[in-house]
Amino acid sequence: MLDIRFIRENTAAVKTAMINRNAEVDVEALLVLDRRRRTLVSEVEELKADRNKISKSIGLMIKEGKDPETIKTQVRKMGDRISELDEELREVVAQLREALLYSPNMPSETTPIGKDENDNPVVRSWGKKVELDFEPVAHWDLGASLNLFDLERGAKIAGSGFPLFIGRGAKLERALIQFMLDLHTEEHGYTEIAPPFMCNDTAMTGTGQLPKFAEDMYAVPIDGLYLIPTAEVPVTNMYGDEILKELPIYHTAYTPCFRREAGSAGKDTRGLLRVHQFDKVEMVKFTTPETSAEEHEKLTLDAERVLQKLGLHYRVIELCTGDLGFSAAKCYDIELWAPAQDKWLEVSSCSNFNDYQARRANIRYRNEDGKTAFIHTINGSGVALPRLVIAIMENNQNSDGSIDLPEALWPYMGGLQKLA
RNA sequence: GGAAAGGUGGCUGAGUGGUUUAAGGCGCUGGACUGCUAAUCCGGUGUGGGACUUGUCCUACCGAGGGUUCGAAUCCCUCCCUUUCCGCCA
Repeated sequence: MLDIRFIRENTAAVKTAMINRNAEVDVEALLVLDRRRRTLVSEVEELKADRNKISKSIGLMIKEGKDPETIKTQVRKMGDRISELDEELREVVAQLREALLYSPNMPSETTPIGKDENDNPVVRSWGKKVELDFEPVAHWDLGASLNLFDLERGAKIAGSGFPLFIGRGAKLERALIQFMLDLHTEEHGYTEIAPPFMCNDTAMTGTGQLPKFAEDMYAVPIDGLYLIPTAEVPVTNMYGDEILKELPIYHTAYTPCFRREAGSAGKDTRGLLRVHQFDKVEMVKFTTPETSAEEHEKLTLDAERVLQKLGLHYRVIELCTGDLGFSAAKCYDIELWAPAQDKWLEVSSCSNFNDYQARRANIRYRNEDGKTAFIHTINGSGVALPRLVIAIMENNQNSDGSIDLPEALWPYMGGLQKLA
């Protein structure tokens, strides 16, 4: 959420930012609501001050044995007026808050300006494309022939997009999760969290999923809960309404993620390319405003380290203003090369939210002056599994249909070096 | 699922309708005293919002939301959460 005071004092910059984002935000309407709110507050608080004074004098009158009935009638009328104004104020405040909750974050000053994904610059890349002396086989065929997963049976019990892993395939999922968590906790300084996989409205609003993206999530309305689309939601909101004493905080968490993918029906439907349930290891940082930019760069490197250890060719792109996510101020995507798909697959999205989520979730710290201020939040996938599994399978395949496992995974696969 | 007791500042803990303007204690912090430390004494220590003369005033906040009243931390209603006991259960 943006600070209404910031909008008031930087109106032109906010308007420009929203245009660069292709976001339709009526900034003038926000300012009108803000002016109305402040007028009402002044009016109603003046009345309350008067009422408080008179009520106190009634207490004194009773003590002195005087009759307060005339004054009581008068104050009752004031009370009626106060109720009216209070209700109008509540309405205006609710409208303003709602409008702010639907307004995306300001892109950071370093975010490149651009229209859509075609304007995203490539920041760097690592490794190089594998050269296979045979036609690469798609992961869905490899998975079926090696019996690593059974997508038909997954669809039978839950629907398409709910993969079911078998045997060594299931173990590979578990091995990757364990490998990534160990790397982040033992070498990158993150503390592991095992959070709830469902969250309430407040948490979903805190990180920005609600109110705008409700239809992207699976809901359990009878309990007022949603299945989490990312560990970012529980791990960020665990500090909601708190004043944090020690910063920075680094957390990593494995969770399954649930996404309805409502807007992408019919796209990337084959195999594990785009699924409704997937495993992911997430990294989340809580920092001061001064260090967040640097911490964001470091977190992105932590995600890249996973891919380097697995020996996978990747590139890092930076999202331009037109492609930036709703809550993010700056974002790097990491993409893996998949030879049989003949394209890059996004496996990580590393974002700096500045104080946008912290203001929504009310997460603060005390700055050098001892004043409370909003912290900055940063998070990124470290990394998401299905497309990582695709890349491992398609890049490491042999002409006989077997797949070499990366050496870093051997200890986690009970010494197994090859899927054959 | 049933029963009971609770929810008050960073922590602890009083407060059953009107100098409560939330006592007292702990902690933190500034000062005084002091070879040093400790102890002691004095002062300051919540959050959001609004206004303007930027330093003050006003306003709201005692789990959340309603209600009664001139006036609610206090009385009433609904909900949430915590603890303990019972039941069920991986």
